[in-house]
Amino acid sequence: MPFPPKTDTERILRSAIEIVEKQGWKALSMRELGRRLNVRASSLYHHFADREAIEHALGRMATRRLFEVLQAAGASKRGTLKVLSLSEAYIRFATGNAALYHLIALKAPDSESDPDATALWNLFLDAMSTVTGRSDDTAAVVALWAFLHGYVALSTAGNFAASGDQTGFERGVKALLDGLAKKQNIL
Amino acid sequence: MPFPPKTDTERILRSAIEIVEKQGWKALSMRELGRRLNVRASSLYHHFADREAIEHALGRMATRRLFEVLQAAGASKRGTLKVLSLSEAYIRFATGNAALYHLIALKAPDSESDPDATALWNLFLDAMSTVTGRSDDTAAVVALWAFLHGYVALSTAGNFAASGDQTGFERGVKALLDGLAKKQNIL
DNA sequence: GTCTATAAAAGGATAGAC
DNA sequence: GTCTATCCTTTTATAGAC
Repeated sequence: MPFPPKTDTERILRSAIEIVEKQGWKALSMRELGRRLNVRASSLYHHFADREAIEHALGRMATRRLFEVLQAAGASKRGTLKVLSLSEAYIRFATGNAALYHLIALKAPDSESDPDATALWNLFLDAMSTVTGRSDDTAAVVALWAFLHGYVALSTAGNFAASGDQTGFERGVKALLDGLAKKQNIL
Repeated sequence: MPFPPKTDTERILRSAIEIVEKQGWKALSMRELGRRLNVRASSLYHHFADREAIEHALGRMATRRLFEVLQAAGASKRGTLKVLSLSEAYIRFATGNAALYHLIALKAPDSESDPDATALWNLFLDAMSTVTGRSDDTAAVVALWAFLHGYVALSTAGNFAASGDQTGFERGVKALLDGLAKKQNIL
C-alpha cells in the first residue's frame, strides 16, 4: 500500500487496480480505464503499448508489493515464528488485495523470470529451511505455499471469508509446520 | 469419464468441455461451440437459454463427476487411508480436468445449493472426522481442502506439474493429517 | 431443430488534427 | 499528450423462413 501518485503511468496503474479490485478483471478495458481517468481510451496508448502491457505492469507491482509486505513481516523473527508471520501476512495481503493477488506467479522461479518473484521464493525457502532443518527444502515450501494459496482461494471465493473459519487456517498451518519439521513422519 | 453420448444437450456439453479443456475458457463462445458441432450458433439457443445456462450445466456436471470419482476412491477404505485415497483422487481429477475443475464451488454448502456439492463436502467431513476424532470437524476439512486446492493450483499453473515435486504433496498431506489428528498441537 | 439475416453491444487499436 | 473519428473483430441474442 505504499507509493503516492506521481507520474502518469502510475495514475493509470492505480486506476486499473481500483477497477479490478471493485469490478473484477472483466471490467478492465481501455475504455473503462479512460472513463475513470477522464481521458479517452486512445490516450492511454501513449503510456502503454497495449492492454497486455498494463496487465504485465500490474503483475510486477503485485509481486513486488507482496514481497515488501512479507519482508517487513518476517524481519526480526526467526524459525517457526518467522514462517508463521510470513504466512499470516501472506493471507492478509492476498485477501485484502484479491484481484492483484491473482497476478502473482504461482510457481517457483526456475528460469530468470521476475527478480521479485525470486526474492519472494527465497524468503520462504530460507525461512522454511531453518524450520525443517534441510537446506533448499523446495518440497516444504511447495507444501506450505499450496496450503496458503488454497486457503486464500477458499476464503476469497467462499463464505467464511473474514468471519468464521480462521480455525481451519490456524490448525492447518500449525499441523503443517509441525509435521514438516520432523525428520521422519509417523504415517 | 462416464456417460456415452445420447441426447443433443449432452453432445453440446461434451463439446463445451473439449473446447474449454483444450483452448481455455475464453474460447467457449456460442460460435465456437457451433463450429465444433457443425451447427450454427443460433441453433444452440434451442437447447440452452443462453451461454450462462451452459456454464451452469457444466458446473453441476463437474461437481457430480468429482463426487463420483471420490466416492469410488474412498469406498472400502477407512480412517487415514481413506483420506489419503480421497486426496490423491482429488488431485488426479483436478489436474486431469483442469478447466472443468475450475467450476467446482469452493465453499462449504451452507445453504441448500447443489446436492452433489453437499455430498462432496460430507464425504470429506465424515472421513476427516474419523481421523481427528471430532465430529463435524469443519476446520479440519477446510485445512485439508485448502491444501489440496492450493496444490492443484500450483501444479496446474506452475512448472512441476506432472513431473517433479510430488514430494511437496506427499510430505504436506502426511504432515497435515498427522498434525490434525492430534488433540493438542505442540506449537 | 436448423437455417439466414441482422441487431446491438463491447472492446482493441490506429490515424491524424490540435 | 490528448482529442475526434474510425475501423475491425468478436460476441450474445432474436426473428422468421424452411
